[in-house]
Amino acid sequence: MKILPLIRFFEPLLPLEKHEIAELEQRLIFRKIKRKQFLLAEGEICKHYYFVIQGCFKMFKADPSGKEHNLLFAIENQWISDIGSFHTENPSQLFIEALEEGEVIQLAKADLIHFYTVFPKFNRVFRVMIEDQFVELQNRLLQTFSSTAEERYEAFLNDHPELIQRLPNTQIASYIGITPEFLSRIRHQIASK
Amino acid sequence: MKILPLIRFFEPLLPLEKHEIAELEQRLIFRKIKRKQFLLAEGEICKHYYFVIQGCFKMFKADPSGKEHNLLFAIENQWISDIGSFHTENPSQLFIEALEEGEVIQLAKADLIHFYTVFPKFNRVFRVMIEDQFVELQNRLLQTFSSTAEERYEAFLNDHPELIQRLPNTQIASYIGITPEFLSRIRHQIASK
DNA sequence: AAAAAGTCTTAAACCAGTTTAAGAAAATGG
DNA sequence: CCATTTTCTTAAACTGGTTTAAGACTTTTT
Repeated sequence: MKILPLIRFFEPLLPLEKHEIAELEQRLIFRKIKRKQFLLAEGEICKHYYFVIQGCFKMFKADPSGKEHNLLFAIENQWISDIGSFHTENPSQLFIEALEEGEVIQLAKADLIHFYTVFPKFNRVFRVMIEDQFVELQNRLLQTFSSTAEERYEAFLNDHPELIQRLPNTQIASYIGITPEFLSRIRHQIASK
Repeated sequence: MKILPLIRFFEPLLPLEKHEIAELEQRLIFRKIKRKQFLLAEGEICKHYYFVIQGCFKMFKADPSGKEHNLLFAIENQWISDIGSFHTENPSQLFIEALEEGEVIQLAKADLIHFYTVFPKFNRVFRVMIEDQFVELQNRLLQTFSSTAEERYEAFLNDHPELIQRLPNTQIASYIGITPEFLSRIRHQIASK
């Protein structure tokens, strides 16, 4: 019953009955993912939501000069997807890549729509997920306008303590919008206080 | 029948029948708004979506030092609201202020939920609105990470031609995340090419 | 176990954007 | 229509963050 973590994720918002769980189990797909494997690449239409059973993933954009800019990390019991591409069915500008070996549950759009109609409560769960990510994005944009890199780094440490042992600093630097060299300087400054 | 612009807005996604229009008309509230009047202030819970009939509005955050950072503009036939605060019912960190004299239609949360249940198609319209704004926010964040101020200014001119005659440059500078002085220098540089 | 790839740090030179200040022009309010 | 507020610009000094380069260390791959 590998679906258990997902049932537990839904539980607080949406307790599921046995036949609903059976239906979920039937339609979802499990995938083992290797380090550096991509779940989505630029130019593709994002056709799935991914729920992380095990592992750590990043979603990023590669700019014309090849630099990567991280938008989102996802670890166990979190969802990751290019929501824009998924819903509009336009080609994505983003990549989703595994930073560690892991396992995900894949939910295709047709199945999500099926669940929307059969279990209307699903609508709410996914709307709340979009709203939460929306608020997070908005706060990050405001933060990049109004805070220094040091403040953004300390906010990251505060907001994502579970990620700091797990991610290399290069990935954190890319997430807060600075170079790894400058992050190194910031860490030195903080340490010598 | 002052509600006409709103009917026209819904038309392509959601053609409404007479009794539905009558119901809308009954529940919506019209408000005349003066220049510099606030529709939302920091600390308040955002209780409405606003549809602009006439005028120009900005949503911004005031940082601790008092500087303003613009997140969104809305003109005729566009919606404006702090989506995060509206849905979570947490106090907003944002202000919504009129840049010109104007008029809006106010839609309260209770009425939105009423419309969701009575006309289920409303769900989709508002979900698409959130998704569109989500994508726009994501692109802006990526742009601030990967582009220069000059590129961001030129993207703004390109993406919002209807706003450039209407907004003072100070407001545009705040939207793209730079000082008015630096925008002035950029404009000089562009002109002398 | 060796080779290869990725990570972290330091430091100097550099640059994009800010700050401060100040004056002229334009728009708004009473 | 006069007074006030807002807007726009220029310019010099400054600063937060980048770039380039290089060396030591760690992790991953074979």
